[in-house]
Amino acid sequence: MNAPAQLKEPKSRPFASECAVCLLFELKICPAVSDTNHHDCPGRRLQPISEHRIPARRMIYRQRDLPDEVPFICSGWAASVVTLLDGRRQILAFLLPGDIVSAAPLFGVAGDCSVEAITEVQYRWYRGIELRAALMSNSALLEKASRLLVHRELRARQLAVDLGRRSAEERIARLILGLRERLAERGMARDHTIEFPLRQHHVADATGLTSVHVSKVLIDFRRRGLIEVSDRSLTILDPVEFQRIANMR
Amino acid sequence: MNAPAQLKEPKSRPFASECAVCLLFELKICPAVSDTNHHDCPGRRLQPISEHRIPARRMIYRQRDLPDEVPFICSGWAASVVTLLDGRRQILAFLLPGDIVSAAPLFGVAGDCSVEAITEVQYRWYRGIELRAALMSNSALLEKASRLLVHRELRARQLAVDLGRRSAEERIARLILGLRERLAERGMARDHTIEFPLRQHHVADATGLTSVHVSKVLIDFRRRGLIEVSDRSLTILDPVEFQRIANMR
DNA sequence: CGCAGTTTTGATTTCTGTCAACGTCTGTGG
DNA sequence: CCACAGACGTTGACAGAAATCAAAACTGCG
Repeated sequence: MNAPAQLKEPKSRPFASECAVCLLFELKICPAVSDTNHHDCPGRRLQPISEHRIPARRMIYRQRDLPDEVPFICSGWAASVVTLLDGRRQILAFLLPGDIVSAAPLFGVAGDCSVEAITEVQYRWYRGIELRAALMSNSALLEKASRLLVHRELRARQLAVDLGRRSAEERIARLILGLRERLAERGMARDHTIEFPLRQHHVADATGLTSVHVSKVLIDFRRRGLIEVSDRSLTILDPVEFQRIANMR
Repeated sequence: MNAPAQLKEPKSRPFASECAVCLLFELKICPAVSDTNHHDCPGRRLQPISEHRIPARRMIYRQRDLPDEVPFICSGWAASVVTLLDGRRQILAFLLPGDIVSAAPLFGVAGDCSVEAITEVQYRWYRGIELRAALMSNSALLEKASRLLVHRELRARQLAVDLGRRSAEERIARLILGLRERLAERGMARDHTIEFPLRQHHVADATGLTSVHVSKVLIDFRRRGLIEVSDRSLTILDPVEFQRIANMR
C-alpha cells in the first residue's frame, strides 16, 4: 500500500528489502548479507501483494486474521504473541528482518497468534498459494523449506523446555544468548554487543515472567558485571560466566 | 530384531502394526481406524529396518542417538523428553500409536531429545532417507507431511504458552483434555473416559511441575468431582467445569 | 511542559518446590 | 505362601521463587 519509494531508504539498517523480495531469507536462497548472484534467485518472480511500514507497538496482524496471506519482515523487529482471554501474554518468537512470520498460512492451518511490531517495521504480504507453489516447484527449495519447518519446531520445543524447567535467570540469559546467535547469523552482531530494542515487558512476555521480576534480574546481572544495557543496545561483558548461567544451574 | 510373529498378537489394543507399516498414520494416508482401501496406500512398499517390543519405563532412544533412522510407534504410549544436565526433565510430547517419533532425522537435523516407553511399546525403525524419498515422490503425501510439520510446530507453541503463562491446575487440565482429543482422533476414547497409563511423574514432567504438586492438584480435582482415575483409566465427570478450568482463569 | 510509556523499589502474598516420612501396590524369588 | 524390593502416591511442615500491588523516578517525545 505504501509507495515502494518509501521502502527504498535504508534507514541505517543492514540489508532489508532486497532479501525479502528474493523469496525467503530463512531459506538461505539469497545470501542477503553477501550480495552475490542475487539475481539468479528463483524467488525473484514472486511479487508481494502489498508493502507496509508501521511504527513500533502497532499490530501487524491479529490472532485469527487473514488465513491465506503471509506477512514477511523486511526490516525491524516484531514479535509473534499469543494473548489469553484474561490478558496474559506469551511471546513465542521474535521476528527479525528476513523472517517469515508464520509457516501456518502456507498450508492452510489456522496459526492463531498475532504479530506486533517492536521497532518500526517494514513488511510485505505475500500470497500463501504463490509462495507454496514456488516452493513445490523446486525440490532444492522444498528441501530447505522442510528443514526450516523442522528447525522452527525444534526452537518451539526448546522454548517449552526453558519455560517448563528453567529459573528466571536462566530464561533471561538464554533469551539474550539466543537472540545474539540469531543476529550473528544475519551479520547483525559485532562480537559481544547487539542491537536490543526490546522493552522489559517484551522480555517478560517471552520468558513467562512479569516485567517487575525481569527488572530485578536484569539489575542483578548488571550489578554482577555480566551485561550492560544502554541506548537500545546490549553487550555481554562476561561471556563465559553468562553462558554458564544460561546453560545450567 | 524381534520376530515379526511377536508383533502379530493384537494384545487388545486397537489397530496397531498395520497402520504403521502403511507409512504414517499421522499423515492420514491410511485411515487406519476404518480399514478401507488399505492396500492402495503408497507407503506399503516401505520396509522397516527392525521391529522391537520393549517393556514400560525403558528407553527407546537417547538424546543424540542414531541421526538417520526414524522410530515409529506401533502400539503403546511413549514420551519424548529432554533431560538437562542436572536432571530436570521436560516431556515435550506423548507419543501415541501411529506417531512418528520425530521429524528431525527425516531432514538430517539433530533433534536432541530422548524417547521413553510409558507402557509396553512396539515400535519400528525406518530409514530416514527412504521415508523422505517416499514423501518427495508423491506431492499429495508431501502436502500432508508439510501440514503435519506445521501442526507439530503449533502444538509445541501451544505447549510453550501453557508452560509460560498458565497455572498448575490449568496445565494439568489442558494436558488431560489434549490427550483426550488426540485419542479421540484415533478412535481410542469413548465419550468421557480414556485409557490413562501416565504416572503422576509423567504428568509432572509434561507440565513443568513436581510430582508432589501434581498429586495435590489431582486430589483436589477428584475432591471437587471433576475427574475420576482408576486402574489406568480416567474419566471426566464434569466436562463443562473441567473445560472451564482448562481454558482460562 | 506534560504526558504516556518505562523502569525501579519495597512490602507483601501466593504458588509451587523441597524434604522427609509413610502407606500402598506389584511383581519377584525363595 | 510369604518376604522383600522398587515404584508409586499421599501428607504435612517448611522454604523459596516469582507474582502482585503500589508508588515513585525516569525517559523520550510531541
